[in-house]
Amino acid sequence: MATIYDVATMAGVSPKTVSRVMNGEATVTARTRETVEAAMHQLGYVPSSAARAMRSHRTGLVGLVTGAISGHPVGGPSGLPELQIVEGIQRVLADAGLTLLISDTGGDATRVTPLVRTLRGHRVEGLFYVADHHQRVTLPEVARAERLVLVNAFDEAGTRCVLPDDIHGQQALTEALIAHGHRRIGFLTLPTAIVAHRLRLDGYRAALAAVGIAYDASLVIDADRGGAPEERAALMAAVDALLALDAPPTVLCCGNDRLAVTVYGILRARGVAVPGAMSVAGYDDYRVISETLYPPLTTMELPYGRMGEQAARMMLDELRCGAAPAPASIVVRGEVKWRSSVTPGPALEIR
Amino acid sequence: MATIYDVATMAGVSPKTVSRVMNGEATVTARTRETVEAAMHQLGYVPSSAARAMRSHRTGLVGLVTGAISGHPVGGPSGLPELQIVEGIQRVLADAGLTLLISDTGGDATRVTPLVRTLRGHRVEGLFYVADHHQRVTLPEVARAERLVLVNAFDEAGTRCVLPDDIHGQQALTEALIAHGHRRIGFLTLPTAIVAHRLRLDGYRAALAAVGIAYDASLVIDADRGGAPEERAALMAAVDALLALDAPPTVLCCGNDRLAVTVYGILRARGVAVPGAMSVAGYDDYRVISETLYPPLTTMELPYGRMGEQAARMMLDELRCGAAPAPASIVVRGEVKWRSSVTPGPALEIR
DNA sequence: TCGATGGATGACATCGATGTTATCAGGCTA
DNA sequence: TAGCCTGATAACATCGATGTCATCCATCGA
Repeated sequence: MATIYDVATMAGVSPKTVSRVMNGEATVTARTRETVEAAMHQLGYVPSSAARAMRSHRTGLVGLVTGAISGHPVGGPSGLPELQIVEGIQRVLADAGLTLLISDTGGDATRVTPLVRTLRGHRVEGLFYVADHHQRVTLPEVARAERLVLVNAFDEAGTRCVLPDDIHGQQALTEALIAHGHRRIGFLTLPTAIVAHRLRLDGYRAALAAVGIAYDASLVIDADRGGAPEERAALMAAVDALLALDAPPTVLCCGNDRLAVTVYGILRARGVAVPGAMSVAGYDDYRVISETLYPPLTTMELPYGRMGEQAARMMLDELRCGAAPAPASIVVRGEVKWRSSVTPGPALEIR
Repeated sequence: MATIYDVATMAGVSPKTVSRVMNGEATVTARTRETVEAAMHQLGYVPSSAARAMRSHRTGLVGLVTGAISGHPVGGPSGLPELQIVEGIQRVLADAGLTLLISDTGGDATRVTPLVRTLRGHRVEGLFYVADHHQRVTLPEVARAERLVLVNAFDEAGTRCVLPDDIHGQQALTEALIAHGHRRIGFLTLPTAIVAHRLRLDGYRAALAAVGIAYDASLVIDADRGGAPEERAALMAAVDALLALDAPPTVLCCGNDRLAVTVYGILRARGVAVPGAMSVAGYDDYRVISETLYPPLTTMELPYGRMGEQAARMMLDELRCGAAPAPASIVVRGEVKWRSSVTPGPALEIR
């Protein structure tokens, strides 16, 4: 790989002059500039960012660590929608001229420390930790030494973070269902151990309370066992239980879009038309699912792309201002994605 | 950030001795070693890989570029299963002590050149290009200067590459269906412009020919319009056409798992039970779909994880041997994933 | 007792880009 | 024409880690 000295020799100038050309300094003759640029082009010269970093102490690198830390597997094949967070981050950083160094723990929490050490070795100017679902994490000591932004995760230390607004999400979705005439709203929740479980349940209850509908615990079932065969059995039992109620629900809210896929199949195997006899709603707006299902799925967007962008902007602010900023957390709201898996409920039909 | 000089000062030795401790050189007293290690620990010292790279000319970085180059959008939300390629690569490289610098073009081919320049600036020791589907690409000049491995892509120049074995895949899947008694096998293909279209069709025909079943063009329809609303219409028309045949198929092979999701819905909306009245098979083994559908989907695995691993090993071989190796391409085979969306066909039922 | 041997450590140069300071040529004024 | 200024360029030091060579001291054999 050619160096600045090679370029200087070929152009018949000093290395410093080549440097001046690269950095667009004014005091270079047009003639000299052309000669140098020709040499650079001919040699295919690209300046070494390692050498630059040594002098300037700026690497233009930002680290990102993903994967389970808590060892809290939410279940099987995630399909990696959280990658949209990474894309959002990368989009914003690239515009700012920064390069992202991505490390994946592969679900092994013990790998976090060595990965962060490697990133520090490359002198990253900041560090993101991206979780695959909304969760509490405890990062190892090494990570604390960095400008750190958590995405989809938070910690006890109050590290700056970007989170989805789970309460608002479920509330807005439930309100939309109510607005379409549904009164009996089944809720197949996420596992109770998940942070989002409680938040979403709060949102669900808030939406009911706002219009004076009493909360009915028999409509709410935790049936997500993470895609395993036993999950299917639990889910089938849950759906059957809801169908067997004296006053069965007119719509099923699923904790995520993946659940909705299976629910479509189970309902139809029971002879229940979707959405004719039972409406279905999801959560996540995991588009491969929500747009592909037939009929397309009404769902709540989990705004991963925008969360990533927000996190990147937070990081850029930190890098620019220099001083360590105050702890802060941002919650990002998604939109209800209304599609044809929900038909008007009985309250509207009666009118 | 602490430097080797800070450590040396604190430990009361020369920087060179600190270096010796780090690199595990023998000629250091146990006492000295302990003193130095204590200082390193206390200062939270991590050696600068930039400084190391300057002397050694080895950065331990490998670049990876993903995203569309050909500008050949296969359609809408991909769900990014090709990320498993990246994971496979990272897994192998991490074991070899290399770090992956990932750049995403975001689907904009013009961004490839600046991204590659950035990667070269970081003096990556090799470069991967990962495509989101099996395709031919033409990489810009800059990329040629690198040790390059294409994954899920190939070019005219005969650059080393790793590809899925599409012929074998469709053939093996079709043979499995035949072995289960199916004779009339509907085939909803990928778009004809896709490389895999022709290969898979060859595999399908080969499987039929091997057992003497005549190829019936009315069973083969290209209906994938990439998830757009008009696609659903095209797909419904295709399914209806197949159902209306004098001798309708007993199983539908879908060009990918996403198509199968919609096909499940369409069939059931037509009152056709899956798999009771019509079996369905997919392609990709996109597990979020194939394991989540009810019933779970029989499909052909697209071995992205292993393709990534193979590509990484190919790269490691290149890096180790030093000299530029001969062009080569590797095809990787997947396995038939047999699940309950396919029931025995009429030929077996008759027995 | 002295030189030889070798083990432990340090001094110095080096990698490539760049900040700082020096140099040099040309043009202007007095 | 001497003196000075200015614009263009070069020389040199520097960032942090490490290869090369030098140095120092302890120990051993003659």
